[in-house]
Amino acid sequence: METVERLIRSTQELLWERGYVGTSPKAIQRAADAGQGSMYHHFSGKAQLAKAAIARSGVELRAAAEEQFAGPGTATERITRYLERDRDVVRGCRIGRLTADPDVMADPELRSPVDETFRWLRGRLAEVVAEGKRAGEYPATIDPEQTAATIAAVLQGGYVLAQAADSPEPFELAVRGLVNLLPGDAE
Amino acid sequence: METVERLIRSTQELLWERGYVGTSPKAIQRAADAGQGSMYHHFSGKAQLAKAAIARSGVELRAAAEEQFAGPGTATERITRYLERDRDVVRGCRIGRLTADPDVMADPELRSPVDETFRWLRGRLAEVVAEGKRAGEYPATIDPEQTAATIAAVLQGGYVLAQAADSPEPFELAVRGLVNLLPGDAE
DNA sequence: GTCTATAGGGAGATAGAC
DNA sequence: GTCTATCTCCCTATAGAC
Repeated sequence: METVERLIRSTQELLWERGYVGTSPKAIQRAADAGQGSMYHHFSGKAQLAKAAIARSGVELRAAAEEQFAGPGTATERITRYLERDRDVVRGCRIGRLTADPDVMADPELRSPVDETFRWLRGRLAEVVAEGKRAGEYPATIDPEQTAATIAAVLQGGYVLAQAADSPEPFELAVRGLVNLLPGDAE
Repeated sequence: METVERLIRSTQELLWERGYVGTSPKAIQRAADAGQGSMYHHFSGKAQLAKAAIARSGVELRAAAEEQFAGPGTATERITRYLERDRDVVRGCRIGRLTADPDVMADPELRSPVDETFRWLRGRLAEVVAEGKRAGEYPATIDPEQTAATIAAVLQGGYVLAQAADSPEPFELAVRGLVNLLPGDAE
C-alpha cells in the first residue's frame, strides 16, 4: 500500500481509538510506518491529515448504512437490519466520538464531514420511515424526521452506554427496546 | 469558596468542555485561580483531581434526574419531564463525553463513577417503566430494562447529534420522536 | 497552605541533506 | 519522496523555600 494510503488509514484508526487531541503526529507515523519527513511531504500537518481521515470514515459509514437501507423488506425490517448489524460496539462510533473533541468541533474543516455524515444519516432514515408511512406500515402520527433522529440517537447513545459499561449489553438492550416500540414490529 | 472546592469545580468544567486528555493541570490552576503548589498540595495529581470531579458530576446528575423521576404523574409523564427538562444541549453530557476519553476508560478509578452513574440511570428508568406496567399504562410486551436503555440512549445520542449539528434541534427531534413512540402518549 | 524553580519528556512543525 | 537534526512550547510533576 502506498504511503499516503497508510497514513490516512492509520489516522482513521487512531482517531477512532484516541480522538484528535489524543493523537500525535508521531503516533501516526509509527502506525503508518512512515517517517516524519514523509508525513509532512504529503500533508501540511495533523489537521489536514485528520480531515482526510474523517472524510474517509464518513464515506465508509454511509456506504455501510446504505447497504441495509437499500435492501428488500418493510421499513421496520430495513431499520432493524441496520440497527442489528454486526458492529464493534465497545469501540464506539468512529464519527460520533469526534463530537467530544473540542478541537474538531472548533475547526470547520474538521467538523463539516462529521456534520454532513449525520445529516445524511438522519435524512436517509427519514426517507425509509416516510416509505413506511406511504405503505401503510406506520400511522399518520409518525413524523419521519423525528423518528429518524430517534433511531440515530439510539445508536449513538447505545455506543456511549456500551463504552461506559465496557460491554455491548446496554447497546443491545437499547436497540431491542427501540425495535419493540416501533409500529409493525415483526415479533 | 475554598481552594479545594474551586479546584474540583474548575476541573468539572474543563472535563466537560475539553475532556481528560485535553485538560492540563495548568489550565485547571488558571481556572481555579490556584497555584501549582496549591493544587499538588491538595491532590496527588491530575488523575486524583479528575476522579473527585467526575464523582461529583455523577452525584449531581443523579440528583437532577431524581427530581423528575420522583415527581407526580404517570410513567410517561415523568419520563417526558425528564427528557424535556431544560438542558444545555449543545454542551453535551458531562458524564457521557468521558466515554470518548481513552485515558478515563483505561483507569478503573476514573471509569467506575461513569459506569455507576449510567447503571443507576438505567436502573431508575427501568423502575419507572415497571411502575407504568403495573399501573396498566404500558402493555406486558414492554420490557423495562430494554426501554430504560432506549430512553437513556436517546438522550446520550441526542447530545451527540446536537453537537455534530451545533444546534439543539436534532436532540429535540429525537426526544419528541421517542415520546411519540411511547405508549400512553398524552397528545 | 502556597510560592517559585527546575526537569525530563512529548507535541507539532521546519530545514536542509540525500 | 524520505531522512535526520533542530526548535519552541507545553505537559506533568517534584523539590524546597517561605
